[in-house]
Amino acid sequence: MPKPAPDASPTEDVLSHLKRCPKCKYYVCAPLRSKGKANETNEGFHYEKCLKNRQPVPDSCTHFAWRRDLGKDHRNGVQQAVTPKKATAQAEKQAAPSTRGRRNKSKTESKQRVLVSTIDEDSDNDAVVLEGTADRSAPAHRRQSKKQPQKHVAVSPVDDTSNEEPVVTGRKPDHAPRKRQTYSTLTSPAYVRRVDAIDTEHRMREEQIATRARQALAKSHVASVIIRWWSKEGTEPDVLEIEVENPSAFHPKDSPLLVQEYRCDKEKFQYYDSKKDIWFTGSAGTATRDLKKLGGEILCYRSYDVKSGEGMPGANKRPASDASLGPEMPRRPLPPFRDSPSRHYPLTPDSQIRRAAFPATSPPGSGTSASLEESGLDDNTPVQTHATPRHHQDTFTAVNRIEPPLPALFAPPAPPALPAASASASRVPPDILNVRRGPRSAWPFRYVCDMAHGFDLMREWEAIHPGSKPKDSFPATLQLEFKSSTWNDNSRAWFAAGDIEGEQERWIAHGHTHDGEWRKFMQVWRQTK
DNA sequence: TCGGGAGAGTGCATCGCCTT
DNA sequence: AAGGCGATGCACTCTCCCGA
Repeated sequence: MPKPAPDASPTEDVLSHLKRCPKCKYYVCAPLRSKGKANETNEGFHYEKCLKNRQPVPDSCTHFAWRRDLGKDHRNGVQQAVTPKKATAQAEKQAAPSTRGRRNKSKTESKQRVLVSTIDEDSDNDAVVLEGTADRSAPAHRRQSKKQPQKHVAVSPVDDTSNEEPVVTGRKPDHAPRKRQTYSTLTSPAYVRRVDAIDTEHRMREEQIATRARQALAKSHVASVIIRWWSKEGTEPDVLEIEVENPSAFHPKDSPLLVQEYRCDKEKFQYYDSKKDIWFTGSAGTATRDLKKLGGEILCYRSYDVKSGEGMPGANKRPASDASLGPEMPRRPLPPFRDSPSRHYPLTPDSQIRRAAFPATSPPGSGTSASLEESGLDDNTPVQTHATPRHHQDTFTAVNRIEPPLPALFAPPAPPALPAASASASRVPPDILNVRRGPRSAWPFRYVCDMAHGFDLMREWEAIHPGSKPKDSFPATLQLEFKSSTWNDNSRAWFAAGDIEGEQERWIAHGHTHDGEWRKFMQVWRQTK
């Protein structure tokens, strides 16, 4: 058995029991039995293909070789391997002959039933399959299993030189005809964990590729934008035409010309939102704007100390001073944990959202969150006072919040490896462990902003632990005991608020103030039982 | 061999008691 | 009175047994 290369990936590691490909030094599949479709004289003989044979991918390996050394397959001559399932059943019968079936059998056992290699002689398809474990207890898998084929880790050898059997890797339904399984191997829990890890690694790699592709696509759209900038009081604006590489996430500090002329990377400025007829104050740290949503309008900017000028829109408005924001609206530093889009947790159909007495705030204009110059709203209307990372992020990475994302879509960019649960606990930022607790218990926390922090930590944790549930991520991230009913009450309220764009951010913006207490949030958003 | 029935596991929602 | 939390019920899925 060839040993994997020193730099072998986990995928190669798990394939290390296979023979090396003489052509590309990767691995060849387990011997497949020819049904003699292309040449009847080959029926019963075995052949092998390189696992990198993924035609029509250009760099795939075309290695194909007959395994004459294995001789012709006389059906009864091939070792009839005991399948893992059968072996498990036999072991159970031996261990507990009085029990019938799997009455008290744990699901962990069924997880260990991993079909390593299957040759399907009853259908037209031969398949070499490394079937990852399917945790049938997980609802996501349950729902998925009937709608789409189970995702497989490996390897669909297709050979264009022989035109032998086509290959499929789809999972057979439970009641499909029994397959004769050969080359099968009883698998250990360590093997199962390895296959799980490979599956996760594969999925994350695919997601990274997709993310890079989306980013490259977004960056490839260079747009020409006209900007009017009032740099001196009472004068005409400078009119500039600049090239914007990523119109989905435009910020003046990204333009060298604007930086040179107006120092917008260091100094505050203001920009005009034509829809709201409001001048927003911006800086290098404020959010980008999606020029696509602005419909190609001429952008109006002004230096921070300029309040009027020729042709300036909304010139009758007076800017609000920072002092007017007051202590109730702290500009606290932005926590880094909410970089990823929020997960949407749909409620059950009969769940009725108890709406707030006041209307929910509209999302900040064009992805901005700078301070308002003048809201023009009544006193009951909350004011968006600080930027959230959700709005800071490049818009090409934003996701429609109504669309339920896949659990692993928001994994960190390049996780070095799958961290163990204990290791994850050590990753918990200490600040979440030291937040003000609620008046009656450790969780929920006292303030909405801390609760939001916790929810996002859990989401991050679940992203790198696919298939995990709140009962797993809750103690892992918050280091608190998970109480299902408490979690249910509070999380439902939080996610119900998430259905209203900007509502969560509005509560978070209250910070550690009286208005930002979770108790008050729950009074508004507690879901009816 | 196939399909229905039943047991078991899991998650979610709700009720109601207990604590603060 | 408000809120936390245990107990319970329900829905769903999977697996196995057993009879046709």
